[in-house]
This record gives sequence, C-alpha cells and structure tokens, in this order.
Amino acid sequence: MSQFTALPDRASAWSEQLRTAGRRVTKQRLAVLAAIDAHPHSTADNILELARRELPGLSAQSVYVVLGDLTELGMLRRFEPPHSPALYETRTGDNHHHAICTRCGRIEDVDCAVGHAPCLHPHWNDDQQPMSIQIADVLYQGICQDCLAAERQDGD
Amino acid sequence: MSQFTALPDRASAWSEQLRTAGRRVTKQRLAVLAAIDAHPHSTADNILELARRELPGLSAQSVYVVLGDLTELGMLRRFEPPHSPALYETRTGDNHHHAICTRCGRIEDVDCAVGHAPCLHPHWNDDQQPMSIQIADVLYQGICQDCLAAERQDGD
DNA sequence: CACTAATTGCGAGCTAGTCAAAATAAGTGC
DNA sequence: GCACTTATTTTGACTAGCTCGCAATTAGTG
Repeated sequence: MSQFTALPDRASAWSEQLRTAGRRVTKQRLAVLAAIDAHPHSTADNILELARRELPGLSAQSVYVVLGDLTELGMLRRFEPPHSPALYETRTGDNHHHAICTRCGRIEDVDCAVGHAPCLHPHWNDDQQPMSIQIADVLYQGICQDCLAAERQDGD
Repeated sequence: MSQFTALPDRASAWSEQLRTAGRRVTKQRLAVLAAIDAHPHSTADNILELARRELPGLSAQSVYVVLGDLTELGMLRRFEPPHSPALYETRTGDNHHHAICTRCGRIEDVDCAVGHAPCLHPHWNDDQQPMSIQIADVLYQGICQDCLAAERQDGD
C-alpha cells in the first residue's frame, strides 16, 4: 500500500487528510502545517513569519483562519499557556501534556504517563453533576534545569 | 489563638493577609475579594460589575491592578480557559482543577483526586531535561449533563 | 493630625484575534 | 488544456482584553 512512502512525506500525508476532510489542498495550508511541524509550540505570529519564508504573500488573517479550521479538524492542537498567545503543534491525538518553565518560558512536551490517560477520571464532589470528560489538558509549571542553574549562580 | 473568629469573617482575614503581605487594606481590594468570593470563576469584567454595587466609583483599571497584584501574592488564583478571558477565584493553595463544558462554558471545580497531586510526576523522555515541577494545572474539557440531555432531545 | 509613600483613576495605546466583502485559485467536467 | 464553480485567501476595518504613564487621592504611620 505504501511501499514508496517509507520516508515520512508529511506534505502528501497532509494533503490526503485535507482532501478526506473535504478541504482543498492550498499552499497556504501546507505552508502553515510545515511551519508548525518544523517549530512546534509556535504562536500565530511565529507561524506567519516562518510560513512567509516559503510563501511571501501569505496574510496574517489567512493564518488565523487556517489555524482555526485545522484545529477544529483535529489536524492541529491548540493550547494557551497563561500570559501567552495561543500555541499550535502538529502532534495530535496522543493526549500528551506540556511543561512550561515559569522563569524562561521554555515549553516541553510530556508524554501522557501511561498509555491510557491517567487524568481522565476526575473526582466529583457529591453535589456536582459529573461531566462527560473528553480531554484533560495538563499544564505543568516549574523551573527548568537551565534556570535552576542560573539561579544558583546568581547567589540565591 | 482564634477563639473569637469561629465564623469565617473573610474580610478581616483578608485584611490581615494584606497587611502581612505589606499591602494596605483598601476598600477596593476588599470589594474585589468579596466579589470573587461570592462569584468564583468570574472575569475581570464581572468582578468590576459586582464590586461596583458596593463601591460605585471603582474603575476597571483598579480591578486589573488589584487582580494582578493579589494573584501574585497568592490570595487569588487566575486561570485562562480557551476562548475566554481570565477567570479568578479565592480558593487557592489546594491545587484543585477545573472542568469546563465545551458546549455551554459552565465551569466546575474538581478536587485534586488524591491528597497528593497525582500529576506532579511527569514522565520525561530520555532526551529531555526534566523540570522541577511546582504546579500541575489540569483542565478537563467535556460536556456537562445538561448539554448532553439537551443534545439527545435535539435528535442527534 | 499631619505626612508620605502607596494606591487609584484617567486616558491613550497595544496585542491577539474577529468579521464582511472583494479578489483569487483549487478542483471539476468538457 | 480550458472554462466553470465555489472554497479559500486577501484586504481592511474593527473589537476585546489588558497594560502603561502620570496626576489625584488615600491609607497607614508616628
């Protein structure tokens, strides 16, 4: 079936996904996808800048539209850390989480500890109507090794 | 020690906390705290409206300043659900989480499942510098009972 | 009760994102 | 390969939510 696509040709895989979803395959969409794939956890602004290197005429609004649409389709994942514009990544469907360094802002992916999402079973209080949970977005906040080291040097 | 403060006189407790933190006890701060306490998960706008009932002259900017400062002090907790302005609550320090209904936007508190935060121990990939984690903010996204029921009625 | 630094109010300004309508281009059939 | 249809992109104006600097006010201290 895919004997000639052993190497991950993301672009054609994306094209297929787009078509399957009833969307047209435009250079704008591919440029946005490629930009995010190359630099995960990018803001709409970063993505615009990156994508423009391949597609100089690309407009900011197109990026917003594409991001919104592809996120809805599930081809992108969007997450919004505090005090930051929304970030996007192409890694979807694996329910992975994020760790953000409150000092320098660095963001790392964290695999969902176990194969099955461990946090999908909240503990409801007696007076609450439980919800049917679909996603558990976990945002770890801490300090990364670099900042810890820098802090030690600075005396404190 | 507290034999005369059996009833939770939040206002005086807040005053004490403020003084301890080196802040002055102003009616603006107390009005904001009272508003949030009465209506947890409020936006800055809601808080302004509520607080103005007690303090008609209160300005929006003061609310923002107070919210930012008190959040930094740890007297308020701030969280930013997707597609929503920041929300505030007075319940701090217990590492509880939030569940949001993606349909109607309703938000519920969810106690941290176990006494010890279950999610404070992420699983790091081999090539990653682990961070020193301090908080794990969990945002459950799902559909609440009401919306589920409404959906069933609507045919789908 | 006066003093002084902290707090609040006011206005301008900024960033991230949205909306409507016209211009463009992807996919379709001939 | 060409014309057609309609999704997509662009253009440009606009909004929400929040921040900044400076002047006016006020809480807390002695």
